[in-house]
Amino acid sequence: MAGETEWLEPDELATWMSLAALMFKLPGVLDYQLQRDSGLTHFEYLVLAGLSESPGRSRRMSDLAGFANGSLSRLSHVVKRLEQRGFVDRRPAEDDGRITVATITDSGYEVLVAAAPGHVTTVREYVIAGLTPEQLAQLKVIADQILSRVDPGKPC
Amino acid sequence: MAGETEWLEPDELATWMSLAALMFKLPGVLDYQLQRDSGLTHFEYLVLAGLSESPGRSRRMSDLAGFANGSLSRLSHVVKRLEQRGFVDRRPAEDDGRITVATITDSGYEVLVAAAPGHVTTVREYVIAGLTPEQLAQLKVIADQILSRVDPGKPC
DNA sequence: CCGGATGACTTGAAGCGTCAACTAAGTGGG
DNA sequence: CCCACTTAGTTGACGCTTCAAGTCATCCGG
Repeated sequence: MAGETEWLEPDELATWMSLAALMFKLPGVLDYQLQRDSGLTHFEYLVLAGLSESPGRSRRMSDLAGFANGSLSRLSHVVKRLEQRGFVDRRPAEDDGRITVATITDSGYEVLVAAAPGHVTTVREYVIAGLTPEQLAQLKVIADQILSRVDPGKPC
Repeated sequence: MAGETEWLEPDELATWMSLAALMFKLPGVLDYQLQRDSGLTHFEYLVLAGLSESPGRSRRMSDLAGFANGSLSRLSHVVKRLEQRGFVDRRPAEDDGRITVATITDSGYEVLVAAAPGHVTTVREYVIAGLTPEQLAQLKVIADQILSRVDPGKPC
């Protein structure tokens, strides 16, 4: 961090403040709604959703972790809890014993299906509904551009 | 949640996925940099920054909590830790004993001043630098619009 | 075909955030 | 004045995430 620091211009700062506030508040309202109505965290929801849309309703752990934007360790803990609740099964892959394959159970699928409408409605209400189609397109481009710097590994 | 659910259109979904990924990743890289280089979390940084820019380098707790986008309870825990580290003082307000006023100490100020350049550089590198001035303006509008729905209490 | 390196997780401990309960200080109607 | 109510903040327990360490399987060079 040597050299001159380029401080943020007022408009840059304002944008950053707004984005930062958004980043702190949005997860909260999403988690709150899901937790209250379905007993799931947003991360758990993503995990179940990721499984449900995969072939065989199954997916290997690292893959799921990437999908849900979490660490492998975090996923491991979460999947263990989901397994204890009967929403997910876990077993080693046949061809490579290092790999663990998680599968959503019928009861997990039911929970997901019950949770989805409320979650989607919440996302629509808070995020989508307030934006014009043009802004929606702008937002995708912007988010992807920032993402590509934050996490160059995963192309969009 | 009765009635028909309006599912997300593909482009709506795509935007939401990008935004969601951003919301999960950005806090991580910010926290990581601050933690590594300065031993502060982003929330702690915001708390110190909020104090440093206030008159008398002081601010009451609820006010600070709003500024840093966190609950009062969270702030209370964090300020206790910062106090133990000698970065902040705490004492009841003279005119109203219910109110607690937090003040940043000299050593807290030093830590903040040392942390700021790295943090600002990180924000610039990940968020600002990848966007055109036009996108920057768009992003502020978009973030504020979403924010006003998420948290109607706090106007921007 | 053996042994070290790498890959894919899993685990346990430590720290942080949330929730609910609690304390203490002001306020206000009777 | 008082007692109930509200406001401001603190606290403790609990759950979740992270980090570092550990396990077990597979790969690969000799």
